[in-house]
Amino acid sequence: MPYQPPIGYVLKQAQSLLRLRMEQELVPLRLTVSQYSCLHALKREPGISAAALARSTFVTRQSMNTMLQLLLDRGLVERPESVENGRALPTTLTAEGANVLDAAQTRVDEVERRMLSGLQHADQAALSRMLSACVNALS
Amino acid sequence: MPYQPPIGYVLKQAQSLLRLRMEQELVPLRLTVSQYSCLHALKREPGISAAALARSTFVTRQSMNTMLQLLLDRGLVERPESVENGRALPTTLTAEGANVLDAAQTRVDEVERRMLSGLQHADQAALSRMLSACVNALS
DNA sequence: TATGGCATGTCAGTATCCTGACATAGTATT
DNA sequence: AATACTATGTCAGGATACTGACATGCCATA
Repeated sequence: MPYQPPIGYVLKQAQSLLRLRMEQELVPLRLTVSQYSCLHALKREPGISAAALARSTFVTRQSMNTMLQLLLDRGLVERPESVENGRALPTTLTAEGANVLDAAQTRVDEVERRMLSGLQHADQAALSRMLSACVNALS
Repeated sequence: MPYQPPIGYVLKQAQSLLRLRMEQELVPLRLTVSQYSCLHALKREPGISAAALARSTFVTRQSMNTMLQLLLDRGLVERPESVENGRALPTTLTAEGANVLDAAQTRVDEVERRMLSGLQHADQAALSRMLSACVNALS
């Protein structure tokens, strides 16, 4: 009877390995996984605030603002210095940011494809559904 | 047709939330999740080296040695200063370390039980199997 | 024997992310 | 209108993990 690792451990293992592979693929683009996640969220929701961006990417808003500063310096994102209504500063991708994201997306998709290569299509849907159920149960 | 988040994102979401809940449960024991993982691995493999411990818990051996120093200071683990054969220093749990781990294990098990509460028993096995398949595909 | 390769432990420096705190702007409540 | 509440952005400080480098001890191979 072999040792049966708890699901939490396998979950951690899978996520760590996925992150590592993504990190390796993104090195040539000088992008960390967190930065990629940030650009990805910005494409989905242009003009989102930094705080909302932080929630999307599972970091604090302080960390997000530090990250955004780096991306600003590289010219991948844009942000007004002030806004007439409200406090939130809407952030958007620049043209170059969109280009870098596209290149990153290609590589990330390939990693994900490889990760799922051992699963049938129906299994992939089931995996997604079960993970979502886990998230809901802990929310 | 709703937006379909990639599995990598759901995976990250689940793992982040699980870690957060574990962290919250372990606060009263003054234990981080990494420290819990370390004690857990030590119970499974008494006398394991710090480098092997690091691999088990997905950190570098440098980080593990820092962590072990904290656990040593709290008297939760033991480690000889030298050994006659080889270079690896075998680390073991102290009695108090085993006690703290037991208390932590109870809380962690409860979190995992909650996470899986929405899944049938067969689904839990399937989830574990599919996550392992992902790990294998990326290894 | 001796030489190279590999694993372990450790030191130093850096990067990243976190917690705590505060000011500001909008919203809800009384 | 006045007050409390929430959300956002920002500053400061600290905790944690990482990369790079080096010495030491085992093992395989020439």
